[in-house]
Amino acid sequence: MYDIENSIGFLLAKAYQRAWAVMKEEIEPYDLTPPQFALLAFLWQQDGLTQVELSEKGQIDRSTVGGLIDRLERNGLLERRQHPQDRRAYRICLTEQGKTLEKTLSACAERSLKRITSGLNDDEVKELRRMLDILRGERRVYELPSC
Amino acid sequence: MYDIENSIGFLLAKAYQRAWAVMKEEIEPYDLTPPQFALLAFLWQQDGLTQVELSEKGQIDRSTVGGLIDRLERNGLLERRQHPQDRRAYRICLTEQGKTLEKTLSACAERSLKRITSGLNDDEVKELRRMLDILRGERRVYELPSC
DNA sequence: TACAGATAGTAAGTATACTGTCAATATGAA
DNA sequence: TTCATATTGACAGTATACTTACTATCTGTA
Repeated sequence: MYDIENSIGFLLAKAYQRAWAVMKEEIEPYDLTPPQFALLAFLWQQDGLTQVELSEKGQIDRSTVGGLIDRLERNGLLERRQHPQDRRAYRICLTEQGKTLEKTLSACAERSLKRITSGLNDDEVKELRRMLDILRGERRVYELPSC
Repeated sequence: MYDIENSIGFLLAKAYQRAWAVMKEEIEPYDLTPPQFALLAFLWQQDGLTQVELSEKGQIDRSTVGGLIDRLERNGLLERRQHPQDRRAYRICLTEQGKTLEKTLSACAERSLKRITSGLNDDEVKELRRMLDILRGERRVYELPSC
């Protein structure tokens, strides 16, 4: 009999859903969802990326990124600007409001992490992070020093 | 600077997405998705549950379960039968085809697990399972011996 | 230069997953 | 028995996340 309750896939789905829900609750006041937060977080690291670059960095489908950006733009946190070299592409740039929220939202993420991992100690969280990164699998390397 | 790349939430999302994609690939020939497989797996354990019972066992929203059942019914793997005691409810019952597929699909799930966890040894997988179950958090107890 | 093929973004379609609302039906207390 | 309340499933709406197909544009090559 297949033990669905203890299968890695099922447990991953449920752990992910819980993490999503907890994070959602923390950032709810700002009218954001966890994937929208993640996209902002990539822009805090490097502003002005194109949609494809965001898609690759975040391992999110191109068309999904388009929708996320639509909603974040509607929310006034970022804007599509013309790309100076490529008329097909946009540069996705944070607005002042999008930049300002970094501190507040990072704090939400910290609280969220604490709530989700309250049943694990620091070493376990570290180990979990390591194992999830392995599960995540092969990522293309984007910023390879030209080889 | 918030490190989204190494946040548990982000890694959970990516590990989950990978597990989903790999499992999808394995069961693709049977026109199933991972959540549909999970629902079948609960029915292999106990046939004839109602939608609410499936929703609770699988920690899936009631309306999501409805859609999953729609698609599995359309696919001929289960059927809604009248509930003998409750005219509001259905008993969700596997068809012969739904029962027959248990062996084949369980094998797909095994292959999928091996592919996903190929970077981890058996002890690590066990530890991962334990930690994900903790992350998953408090579950209501459904089959409590009446207290 | 011209053109074949690649790339950026959009759009439509499908499948989760949630929220809220509703009608039909059950249930328990007065 | 009656009536307030709860439960079951459906439906509509929103947000991911993917696929395929399409347009516009760019790029490398002949």
